[in-house]
Amino acid sequence: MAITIKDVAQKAGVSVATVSRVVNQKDIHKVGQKTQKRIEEILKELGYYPNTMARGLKTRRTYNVGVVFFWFDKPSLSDPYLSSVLDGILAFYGEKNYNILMNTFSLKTQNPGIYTNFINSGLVDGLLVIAPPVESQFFQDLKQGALPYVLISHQVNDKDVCFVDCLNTQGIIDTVEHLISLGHKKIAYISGRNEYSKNSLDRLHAYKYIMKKKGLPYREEMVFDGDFTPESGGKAVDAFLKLKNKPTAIIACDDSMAVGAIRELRRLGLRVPEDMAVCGFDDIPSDLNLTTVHQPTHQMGYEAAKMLWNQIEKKPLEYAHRFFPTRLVVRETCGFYLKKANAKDKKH
Amino acid sequence: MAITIKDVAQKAGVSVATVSRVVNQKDIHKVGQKTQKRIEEILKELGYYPNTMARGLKTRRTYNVGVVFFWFDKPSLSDPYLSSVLDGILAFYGEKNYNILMNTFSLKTQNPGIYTNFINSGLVDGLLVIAPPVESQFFQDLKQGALPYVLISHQVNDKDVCFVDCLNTQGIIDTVEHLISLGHKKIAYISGRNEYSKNSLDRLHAYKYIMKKKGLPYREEMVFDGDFTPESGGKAVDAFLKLKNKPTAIIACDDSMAVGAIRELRRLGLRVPEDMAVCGFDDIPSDLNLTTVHQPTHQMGYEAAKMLWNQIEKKPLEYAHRFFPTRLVVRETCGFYLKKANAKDKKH
DNA sequence: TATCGTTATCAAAGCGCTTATGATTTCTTG
DNA sequence: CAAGAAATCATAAGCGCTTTGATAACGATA
Repeated sequence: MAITIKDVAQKAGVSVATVSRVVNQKDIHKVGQKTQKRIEEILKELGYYPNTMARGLKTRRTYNVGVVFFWFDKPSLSDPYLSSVLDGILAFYGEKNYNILMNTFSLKTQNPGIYTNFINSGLVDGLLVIAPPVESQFFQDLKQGALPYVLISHQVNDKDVCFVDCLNTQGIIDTVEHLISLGHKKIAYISGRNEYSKNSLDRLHAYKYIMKKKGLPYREEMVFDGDFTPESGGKAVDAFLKLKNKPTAIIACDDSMAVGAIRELRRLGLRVPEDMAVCGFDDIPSDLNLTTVHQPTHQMGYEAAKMLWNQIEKKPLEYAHRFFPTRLVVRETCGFYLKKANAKDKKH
Repeated sequence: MAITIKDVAQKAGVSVATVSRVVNQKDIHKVGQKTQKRIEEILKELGYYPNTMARGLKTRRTYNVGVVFFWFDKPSLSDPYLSSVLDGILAFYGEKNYNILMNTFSLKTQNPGIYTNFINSGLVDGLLVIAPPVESQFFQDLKQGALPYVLISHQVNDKDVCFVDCLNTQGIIDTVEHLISLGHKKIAYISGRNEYSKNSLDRLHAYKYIMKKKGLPYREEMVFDGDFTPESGGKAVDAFLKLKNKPTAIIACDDSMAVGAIRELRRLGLRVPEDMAVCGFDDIPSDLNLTTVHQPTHQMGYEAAKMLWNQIEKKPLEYAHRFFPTRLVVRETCGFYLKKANAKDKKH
């Protein structure tokens, strides 16, 4: 059996109350100097560690935060986006000596009991949620419950609900403008799961908006509905290449689909960017030198964690919503450096 | 305040004992049919969820398992190896409705109090450990404590300590033999952090062993000590290219260094595999078409989780150690398909 | 010496839950 | 119908901890 506070008290010849005070350094002025010293020594000697369960039961604080990932299929941490966000979360709570409790749920095999239990069981002090904005028992329970939480990459029309997100719209606008500056006019778009992902929808709207604004009419057949998988990126390419009026550039709603598109193009013997420019979104690590939009995922995780922590510790909240800027990262698949090199050649 | 078992008992007009029985379906024969029905209804109506802390305090079971990552620097889940192992762990405990408690520690900033507390606080029922086999307070506490644990990718000379690992030796042997079959004789090797990583050391030994066995003498300058970063892979290339007797093929102890090597080679205007064959180890996702050794990381995580679970639930252990086979994945950077194509050309 | 404030310490309640034990009722059976 | 067996339920202890209110010791003051 593990050492309890009682054992320490007995050995020190004091009451458990006194031991508790020196362990937690709370009301410590109520403990005499010598007693304190003595207890501290015995603490080390016996190797005492407070029982989290007992303490949690009494204080209603666990120093655990839950991180829940929802996705269509069981989420995989091999997804660079998720793992980067998680890294940010870990970085923050590492500093604060909190524990991270992870859970992944699939929207397909909804078993509300499980995650609702997670909310209500008193296991965690708060929740970080990465999930598409679908209707579900989970979000209802979250809203009704007293547990603090912060949504990640998930905007919500509610002043009281905390979330962090990035400026999707700006990212797409930058990309389109960049492609236009390289001379492209026929720019196709591969969309994500619009029915589930607000991010995806925002990006699509941004694409339509900026195309129109730039005088490049939006054409139905220039948009392909993908599902965030490389395979769907490949299918998009097949569809685009069948068109009479083929695009000269493709923007994908995320990097996975961009990667899939490039693979398919190469498989068909086409060169990227010479025959087709391709841009992505997310800036996941890859060796394809993808031109893409960077999101500060690590920072988003970190800041979300911080917002949650502020709630848990009842610090004043500076803001309930936080938007992070995106940044267009120009690499090779858009053709920028190709064009530059050509220009140089002509000079000579 | 949340609904407690007392509230339910009161509403149902029974004692808390009876409610507890139907909640846990334990000693359920001691509860009458109608009473059971009634309580179940009230349970739903009130939305009762047992308090994990109270239950844990009483039963000494938390249905949490801890996953601790130790590394030189703070571990990052963006590391495909770690995230894949973690995926396997999540997959297993998802089925069992356990929670995963994550913690990452740096060997640099050792603060034993933190993780020792993690072992002793009663927060978790067991521990999955991914850490280099260095001497530390952590492992001592682990051995002395009563908490079940399983090591991942970390062999130990102790019948009683559970671990999973892969057959590193075979992986390297396969790679070297493959390169030899492609006509290579001068095969260089980029090593990992041998002082910390048993895996790295095993692989190095395997390299020396098979080179000698195949009649290709081991030469000191053909081994470069890297540190698992792409940068060190690049440095290795620089060193190898300075040699009078340059290698024609490079094996890296892990994929990160292999990737770094390839980048450096290309930066220097050399072609892979035409001018230099490169092979890696781990099979992380990449678009470089790396020839590498696949480890069943997901499965390793899954099986480690299972072994721990068996211990926690006091099921009979089938085995304390588990080794997983590796598999050489031949792609393009070794030059196999190049050679094949050449052979075809000659036929015509 | 009686009184009072200060300081150091303790006793005990109670957080929500499980479970051993005992009590009460109902059912069997000779 | 009496008595033992079985079914059903309640009582209460206690897991390890925090925290309030009480107590004791000790000078200092009047």
